[in-house]
Amino acid sequence: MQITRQADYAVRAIIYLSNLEPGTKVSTKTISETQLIPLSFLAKIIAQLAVAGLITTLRGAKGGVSLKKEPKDITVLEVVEAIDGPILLNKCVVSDHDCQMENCAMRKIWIRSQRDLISELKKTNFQLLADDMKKKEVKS
Amino acid sequence: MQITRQADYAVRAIIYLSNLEPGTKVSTKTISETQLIPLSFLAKIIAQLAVAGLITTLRGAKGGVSLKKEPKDITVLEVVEAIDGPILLNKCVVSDHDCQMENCAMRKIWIRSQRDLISELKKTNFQLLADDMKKKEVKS
DNA sequence: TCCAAATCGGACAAAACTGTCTGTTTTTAT
DNA sequence: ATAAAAACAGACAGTTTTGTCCGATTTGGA
Repeated sequence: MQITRQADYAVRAIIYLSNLEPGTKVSTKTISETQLIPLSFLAKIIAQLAVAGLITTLRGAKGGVSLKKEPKDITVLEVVEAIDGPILLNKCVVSDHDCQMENCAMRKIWIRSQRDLISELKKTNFQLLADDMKKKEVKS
Repeated sequence: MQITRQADYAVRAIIYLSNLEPGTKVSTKTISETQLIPLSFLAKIIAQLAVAGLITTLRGAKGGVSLKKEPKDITVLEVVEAIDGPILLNKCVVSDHDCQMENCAMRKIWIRSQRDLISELKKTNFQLLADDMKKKEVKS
């Protein structure tokens, strides 16, 4: 019952990029060092995020990664699902999964909880997160 | 991001017991056959539920398992946590875990979502589930 | 041209999850 | 007493997750 480590790393990487000036390009190494994420592991996650179309990568010296969309147009749900696949609290929630238990009351609970969780992650975009973090900096 | 298979099996086993006459004793084999759960795997789960104090087991012929508490006094949260340990959406939510990211806005989202999920599972007891399933039976 | 900085790509390994298998002990019924 | 039914206990194995490691490829700059 936990987001995978990969998804957590992915979210943190996108948060880092969202806090930079729009369009800024940084190396995976920089992200890995500032966010304390294993470099080799992060490299694979970055590759997946690129395939998902959330970031752009550039090879070679002076290469690096940058956001492909504006922070306000990227939701946490997108990032998590790009890495982990669809969020599923339980196997039986999958629509085409024929639950063996006839008329199981628990399935409704899983569905409701999952819907609420997904809704929360969907309405959280990275502009909101960045703004929240800036606000706090001013405070302190 | 999924309840473990073990926790799902545990919940289904308790649901099965909750739908029987109070105090009824059944064999693990019966549960495994009716709920389509691998017997050897279920046996281990049953042992854990017994250690957690949710069920009582009796060895030997005519032995089996029965609920130790009334269905209304067992919550889904209890059963899930007895098997999986505390529900955690992300590592960083653990109170004593020092999140490396200063002032991370995402942590609040995880905490809120986790609180909502736990709340939902805590307010769902097995009497509620059993009642719901009986209601539907009458309908059909 | 050649080096260094990057992203790619795949092989490898430890740990957790999901089971399977085999036997041991306990208890009841014949 | 013996057999059958059941919980108990532990070793084993396949898969996924979480990384590590190493090399190949691309690109810019001296």
